[in-house]
This record gives sequence, structure tokens and C-alpha cells, in this order.
Amino acid sequence: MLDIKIVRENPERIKEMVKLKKVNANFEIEDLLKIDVERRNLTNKIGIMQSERNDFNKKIFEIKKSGEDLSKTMLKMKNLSDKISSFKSELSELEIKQKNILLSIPNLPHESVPIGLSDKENLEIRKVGNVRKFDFKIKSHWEIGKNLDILDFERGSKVSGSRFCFYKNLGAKLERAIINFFLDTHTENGYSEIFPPFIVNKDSMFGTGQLPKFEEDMFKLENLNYFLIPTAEVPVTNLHRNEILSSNKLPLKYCAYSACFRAEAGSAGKDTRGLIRMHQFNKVELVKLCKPENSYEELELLTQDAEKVLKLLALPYRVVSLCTGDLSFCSAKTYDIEVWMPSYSKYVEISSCSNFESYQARRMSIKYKNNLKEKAQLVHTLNGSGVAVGRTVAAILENYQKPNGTFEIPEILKKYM
RNA sequence: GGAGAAGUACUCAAGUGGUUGAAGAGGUUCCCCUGCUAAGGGAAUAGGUCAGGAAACUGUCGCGAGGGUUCGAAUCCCUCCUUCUCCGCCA
Repeated sequence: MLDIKIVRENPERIKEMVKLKKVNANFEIEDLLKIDVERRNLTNKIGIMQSERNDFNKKIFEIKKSGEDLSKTMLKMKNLSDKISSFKSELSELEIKQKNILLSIPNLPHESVPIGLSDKENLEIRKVGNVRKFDFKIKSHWEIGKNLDILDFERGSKVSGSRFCFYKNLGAKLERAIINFFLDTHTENGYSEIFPPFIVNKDSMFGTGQLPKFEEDMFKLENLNYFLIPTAEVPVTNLHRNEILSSNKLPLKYCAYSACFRAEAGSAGKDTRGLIRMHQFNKVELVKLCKPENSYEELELLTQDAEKVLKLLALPYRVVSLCTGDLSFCSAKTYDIEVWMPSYSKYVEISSCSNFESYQARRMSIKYKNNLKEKAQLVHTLNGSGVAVGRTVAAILENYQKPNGTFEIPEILKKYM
């Protein structure tokens, strides 16, 4: 959520920036500004009237003590109270309207974000590792997985549905080894390990921005206000919702394994094969809360921390800076890390590292103070996959494959298996 | 799931309709006293909205959340949430 003051001060800039983000902008900045003015006038009026009411209240108490006639004063007080309550209900309508509009405005891209409409205009920042040249006909990870009986998509469909999969035997062990390897690497890097709930309430989904706009992408538990988490970002960032942190604790760095659940509405037919787009997948997530002045530095560090596991696995990857049109709703700046996927002959997203600035923190009211007397300020929140586990399995199977249809286990994982 | 009790600020806690626009204590910070330490004395101490202001500040809101009753609610009523105790169920 954007600060209304920023909208008020520079509405034209907001309009331009939102356009760059390629979001269906079905809100009107002019309406918002009008509501804002009305809201402020009304708040002011109510404040004055309430102050009057407080004076009356004192007077009534004194008159009552002296035993004089109250009826006149009471009548005045009642009139005042009636007015206040009607103004108040008007005000709460305005507040709701204003909030709804603000919730539907995406975050503004940072000035360093390349301008563009689609992923074609993303900016490659660096390429790491060498793409292996195969001197035999390569197989896709789903072929390798099926042949070795370590991935079972058919039975996944039978038992659950399309986009579900069983990992079997060494496949299951590999998945588990990767999770442990990721968590160990990140905790050694100073991240505190969290094992979060996989089900969260509505407030949490609003906090990180999945609601209200993206409800159809989520799995909702029927008749309950509960959602399956699409990423550990949701429970872990919401850990500190409605809290004021002391600044000496910042930056807070968390890593968390979770299963992730995504409805993948509207993505039928897209990347359907293999482990790339599942309804349920495993991921280790990195989350940071920090002071505003450090957040872009922290984003660089977070991205490097995510890259580290790919380096250790010796998987070739590249880092791209998403252009304005490819940036997600809440993000001010995002680096995608893309791993080389031989069967696709291209780099495939395996991590997304974003700085949300104060956009999520304002929704969640996460603040910090340098000392007791200072006014609390919003933190900046960041997160990034560190990294997606299923896609790592896919990348390992393909990049480490051998002519006989098997594959190597990366050196670093051997002690985990 | 059933029954009961409770939720007040950093912590503990008083408070059953107006003098609480939240007592008191502890903690913390600052100051005084003191040769130093202890003891003692004093002051400050939640967050949020909006308006005015350069700022200090002033006003308003605020007692788990949201509604209601009332001229007036921390206090009375309703719904929900959380915690604790007992019962039931259970990995």
C-alpha cells in the first residue's frame, strides 16, 4: 500500500509509474484525491465536535453534582452526539473507500528498474557458470525421472490431479537433501531458521499483498478464512505484523522451508511438462526486514545469498533485473535468478528476489524505532527464494545427466544423501 | 467440540457509567544528593489519525478486535479472537 501523502503530493507521477507496471488500473487517482480531501475535512470536524463533547461532559458532571436542572444541557449534548455519530459513519465509509483504492494501486518501481513491457526487456546483470555442451542426445528431467522411477507424474495425477507429482526413492531423498543443504547454507550465513505454518488467515494474505487482488491464484480452505500459503514469505513476513521493532535488531534475516501451494489459474498449457509448474512444491525462502536506508544494499546481499547455493551446486545461471512491466504487484525492484535448463534450451526462473520497500510494511504495520522517544517508522521488507527446490531437482537431473540415462549427484549434496 | 476464567501501556496491576482525555508499583532513561558505591529525592516513559506549526507543541482517538445501549463506556450488552483450567477427542 502506498502512502496517501505521496499520492497527494504527486498524483501525476503515480499515474505514470503505474502505467509502466502494466497493471489493470481500474482506479482513478482523481477520485482518490477527492475522497482524501473529504476525509480530512470530516476528521477535522469530528475532532472539534468531540472536543466540545468532552467539555459538555465535564459540565454535566458538575451540574449533576450541584443538583441543578440538566435537561437543557442534555438536549444540546444529545444533538451534538447525534451529529458526531452520523459524521462518523460517513467518515468510516470514506476510509474504507480510500483504503480499497490504495490497496489496488501497485507499488512504484525503483528508479534503477529498466523500463519495459514484457520479460523480453528484462536486463541481464550477470551470467555465472558454464553451460555444458552435451555430446549425446539429452533427455528432459521428466524423462530421466520417469526412467529411473524417482518421479511419478502419472500417479500424482491419479491421486491428486494434474500438476501433482510423487517423488520416489532417490528422488525423494534428493529433494530432502536439497532442502537441508539450502537451510544449512543460509543459517551459516546468518539467517535464523523458521518453520512456519502452511495455513494462514486472511489478514496475513492482505499483509503481503496476495489479497485482495490475487485470490484466484490461491488455495482457499472451503468455508474457512484460511489459505494455503503460496510461499513462506507470507507467514514469515507476517511474523512481525503490527509490531514495533527496536532498530538494534535490524536487519532481521530469516530463512524458512515450506511447501508452497498455487492454484496456477490461467496458466493452463504453459510450461506444463515436468516439475516446473506444480500446484504444490517445496521452497526455501529468505526474508529480511531492514531500515529503509539499507534496503537496496540488502537486496544485493540477499540475491547473492540466494545465488550462493547455485554456485555450490555448480549450476549455470544468470541474474536479470526485471523491467517495470514484468515486476510483480508489490515489488519495487526484483532480481530473478534463472537456472540453465537444457531441455528448454533456456534459463528458467528459480528464484525471485525483491525489495518491497515500505509497501508491505504499511499494509502490515511493521515499524521500528531507534530509541523509545523517536517516532516509529516503517521498515522495508525483502524476500527471495533461496531457492525453489523442485526446479533445483529438475536442473540437477538435466545438467548432471549422463549418456546412459542416469545422472551425477552434485558433490556438495553427497553428504546429505 | 463442551464448561469455566481472563485479556488495561515495556512488565505487573487498580479500576462496576461522568473527578480515568487511564491510579499505583516495577523496569528503563535522565537529573539531584554523595569523596565513591549503596540507599534516598525528582522527572520522563505506548502507539495511531488529522489540522495548524520550521519546531517545541496543541487538539482528537486509545483499555484484545468489531458492533450496540447511553447525553456520556475501560466499566453495561452482543459477536469474534487469543490465553489459561477442567472434560471429550486425538498424531
